[in-house]
Amino acid sequence: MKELTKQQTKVLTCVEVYLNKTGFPPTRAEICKELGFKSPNAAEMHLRALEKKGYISIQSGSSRGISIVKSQQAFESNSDRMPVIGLVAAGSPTLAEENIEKRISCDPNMFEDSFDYFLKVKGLSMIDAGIHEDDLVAIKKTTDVKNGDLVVIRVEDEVTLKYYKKDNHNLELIPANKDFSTIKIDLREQEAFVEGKSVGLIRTH
Amino acid sequence: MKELTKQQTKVLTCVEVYLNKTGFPPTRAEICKELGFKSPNAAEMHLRALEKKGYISIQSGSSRGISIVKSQQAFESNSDRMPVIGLVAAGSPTLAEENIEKRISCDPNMFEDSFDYFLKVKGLSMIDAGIHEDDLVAIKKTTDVKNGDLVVIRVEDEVTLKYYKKDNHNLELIPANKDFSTIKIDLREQEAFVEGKSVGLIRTH
DNA sequence: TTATATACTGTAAAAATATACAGTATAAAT
DNA sequence: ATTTATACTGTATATTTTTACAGTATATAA
Repeated sequence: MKELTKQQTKVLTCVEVYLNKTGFPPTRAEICKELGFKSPNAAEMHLRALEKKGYISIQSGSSRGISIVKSQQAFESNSDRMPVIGLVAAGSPTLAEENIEKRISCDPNMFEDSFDYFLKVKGLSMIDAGIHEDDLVAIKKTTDVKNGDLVVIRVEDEVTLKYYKKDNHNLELIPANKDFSTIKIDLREQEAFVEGKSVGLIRTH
Repeated sequence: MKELTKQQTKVLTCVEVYLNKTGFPPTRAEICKELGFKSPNAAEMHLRALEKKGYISIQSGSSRGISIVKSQQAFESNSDRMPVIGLVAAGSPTLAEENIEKRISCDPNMFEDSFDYFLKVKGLSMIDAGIHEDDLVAIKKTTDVKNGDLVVIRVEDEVTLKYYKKDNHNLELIPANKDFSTIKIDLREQEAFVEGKSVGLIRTH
């Protein structure tokens, strides 16, 4: 499958998100509005390119006649049984069948970003961020995190959920509870491995 | 859910099959062609009926603006498009198509109890319960609530989300924020209508 | 230096589409 | 006997939408 340009990727994602939200594909004008283009032809050209590369098919003459052939991510299956993983104390690999407590049927794209698993929160270190014990935090596996992101990070053998702040070789893992203190790590001395970041949360009342 | 007539069932199935085949919904004319009708108004009327009965939603003014809300058969097994409703200020009926901000594909049974819609939280009155602005609270339509339940309740024309506490004719609606005060109602003087209760919450980070 | 691909703006017209309105027909309910 | 709901036909129009055409700008490759 041919590579997509940055803008083509944006357009494809836009179509998929729209489809996911409304149940039918967007018009050229709607794509433009979403992505800030000022001419419907901008969308048209990208769609043509996407069709040529085999990512979508366009039914000529039909309004909204776009269908996804090969989605960027796994947008097509909109109900997977997503694993729930306990925030286990020490050293276990984050995702492993024996760590899966249960599975929940839901759309991997129910949040703005896709995710890979739920992490069951232990402890009260993020209580001021409205994250309670036993809440399920949706985690997207990635190492691409920014300062301020809520991340799942492994330091030595311990896995925690904290706010991320990195300045050069100084890493801070910041809790949202004044009774807990920030973990400060000098990356020249100690390793820290980002497992993923939170894209959402669910809680059962 | 209301029963469908024979023809309405045919039309709904037709829409689902078309969607399944092409990836986008049919036009009125296409439905007619498929089912042998000779007037687009035939399809139109059936679609209106399907919308009124809650099986589809129609985006007025949009071509092919049909989306399946509740599918006939197991086209989408355990994933319905659950409506998200804004906590509108005054007097609006809780569930009405014009109040639906969007829909989210998810399992209506993802929480321990089933639910009917998501309510988008406004304001900070429940912040100490870890419920933030713009969180989506899953609401089950019921009037069967107990003390301590988190309920959606309408008093006069105002709809709010509060903890429920009733003692004889004294009703208390308790916020989870010390800056807000408990609303006390003497049910002999003022009416209060329980719209439903929260069974869960989701939040996008 | 000249292509070539990407990435658009702006306009316009033809075609597709939703949707209102005026009817007809039939069976079941009151 | 009359209303009511279902189930359409047929026509017309305003709106939505696709899609072609004529340009502009920029970066990269030949």
